[in-house]
Order: sequence, then C-alpha cells, then structure tokens
Amino acid sequence: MESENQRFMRSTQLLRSFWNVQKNLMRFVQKTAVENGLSVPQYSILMTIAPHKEMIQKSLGEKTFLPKSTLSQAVDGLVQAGWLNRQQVEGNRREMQLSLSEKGEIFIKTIQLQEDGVHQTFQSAVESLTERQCEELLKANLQIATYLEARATEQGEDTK
Amino acid sequence: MESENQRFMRSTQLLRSFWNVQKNLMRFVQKTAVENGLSVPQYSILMTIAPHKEMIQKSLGEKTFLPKSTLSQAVDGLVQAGWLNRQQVEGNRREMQLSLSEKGEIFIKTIQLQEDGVHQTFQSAVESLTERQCEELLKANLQIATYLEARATEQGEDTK
DNA sequence: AAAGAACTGTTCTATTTAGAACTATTTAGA
DNA sequence: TCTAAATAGTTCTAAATAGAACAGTTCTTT
Repeated sequence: MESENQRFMRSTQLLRSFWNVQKNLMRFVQKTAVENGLSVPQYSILMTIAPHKEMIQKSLGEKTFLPKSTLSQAVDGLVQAGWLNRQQVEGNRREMQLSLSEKGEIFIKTIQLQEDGVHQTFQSAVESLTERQCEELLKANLQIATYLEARATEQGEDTK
Repeated sequence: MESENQRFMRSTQLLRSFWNVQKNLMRFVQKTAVENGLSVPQYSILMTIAPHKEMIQKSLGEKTFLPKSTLSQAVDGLVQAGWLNRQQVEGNRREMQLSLSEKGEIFIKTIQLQEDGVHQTFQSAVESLTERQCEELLKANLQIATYLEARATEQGEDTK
C-alpha cells in the first residue's frame, strides 16, 4: 500500500514532465507560426482542420478550446489570407462552414515539411523512441487527455 | 524496413496526442491561475521556483522560456502581491535574486490542494495509469523534452 | 404562431503578452 | 585602465487575446 504522499509526488513529477514537453513544444509552435505569418490560434486551427478538410466553426471551437471571440478573429484572418473558405451552412444560417482552400492545403503541407519547424523537429525527437514506446505513449496520452476532457465538461457545464 | 511516409504518420499522430494533452492541461492551468488571481506566466513562475524556493531571475527565464519583458512584468506582479521577494544579487548588481516569501510558500501549497485545480485533477487522471506506465511516460517525456531543448539551443544561438 | 429560451458567431473593450529600444552593470581586450 | 562588447533587467509600444455585450437565427413551449 502506498501513501497519499507518494502518489502526490509521483503525479507532481509527471505533471512537471508534461509541462516540460509542453514548453519546448510551444517554443517551436510559436516559431513555426510566426515564420508563416500566423498566430498560435491560427496555427492551431489549421492543424485541427487539416485532416478533415472542412469543419463547422462550432466544432472547431470544441476541438481547439479557443474562446469564441479568439476563434472568430483568427478564422477571419485565415479567410482574408485565402487559406480558408467560409460560408453559411446550408439550411442553418447560424453556423459557419469552414473549408481549406487549395492554397490552404498546399500551405499546410509546406509548413509540415519545413526543416526546423515543429513537425520535422518533433519527428526527429520521436525517432529515438522504440515502436513499443510510441504505442505506450499514444495510449497513455489518450488516457490522460480523455480523462481531463471528461472532468472539464463535467465541471464546466455552464456557458462560455 | 519502414517507409518515410509511415514514420511521418506515426510522428504526426504522436504530435497530435501531445497537443491534445497540452490543450486540456492548459484549460486547467488557465482556470487555476485565474481563480488565484494569477496570469499563466505568473503561475508558471511560481511552479518553477517552488522546488528551489529561490532563483536568479535569469535562470527563471531559462527554465520557463518566457520572453524577458513578460518575465519582468510577471515577477513584478508577484512581488507586489507579496508572494515573492526580490533583491539584487550580492556582488552582482545586474542580477536579481528572487525568493518565495512565507506567504508565497503557503499560497503554492494551497493551490496544489485545490479540488478541481490542475494538480488534483491531474493526479486523478494519472491514477488510472499503472506504475510501469508512469515510469515509461516519465522516461519518454524526458527523452523528448531533452531532444527538443537541445535542438532549440543549437538553432537559436542568437539573441532573444 | 407568438413569446421566450437557447444557440452561433461577431464586435467592442480591456487586459495580457512580447518585441524593440533603453538603462545600468559587468566583462573582455587592447 | 580605458573602450567596446556583452549581459540582466526594465520600460515602452504595438499586437494578440479573451470576456462581455450584442445581433441574428433556430428551437421550444404553449
């Protein structure tokens, strides 16, 4: 049987290790974003929409957790820059359908290939991990993220 | 032998999983910070200084990666709130010695014990992991963070 | 089908953040 | 030892961010 204190120390240590990865990752994200003329929210939006090609703005908000004012402005910038198309959803004039333009798709691919960008750098970082380690990591991360997400929605059932 | 493309997909998947943890973690960090009247940088500073009790502002900058203007202002707020003490380093009038006040130490402990704060929530999240999983996670995170940090300093040898 | 509640997104404003210029001090080197 | 370069931190300013109020639309209830 392990003491409450031990459990606390272990989780603190883990939290620190995640925080550490986070800080380092954010440095690269920030740099990659700026180098491509994007804000961090904008970068985040593009990477979120990338695998789907198109999304309702609402779901984008749910995925990215960006406050809706931030989201709205960030999207606006992306539309102006020509990376995203925006139009009202057919049959629901409240919602906004966002989709990657062709230029936008190419832009994302370019970003992902940039030497010294987040993507390439992270890929190198991950290369030192074994196949098993990767799988374990994916599993653990998913487990943690899922738990946190559940806790968050369970608490903040209120407006935002 | 595995294709370049497979490696890319795997790393993308991993990057997404970290980004996912990151987003969820940040929601709680943000919330915890605000509830205690702190900005995110200020929260970050307190958590960084916590295990050492005192630090030179310079090293704080190196640990947190905060731009020095942000750091300066955040520290100033913490000093004004009475959580930190600040004085010139003995024998070097450029550097600033920062240390937790007694109030500050208590404050941090309080934060860490808050139900629904990052710390307690993360602890619950981690409870579902096995002992082995924790160790693996720590190792992998350390490996990744270390790599990223090395890459960053190797590139950005310039000023900031 | 009218009234009110809920929803989606935008706009407005205040706050936070961060680059750039600056001040003060220390270190290096000629 | 004098000058130039480097360092540590602060201040100033512009930009990014996010809460609050808002506008328009849809859904619910009666």
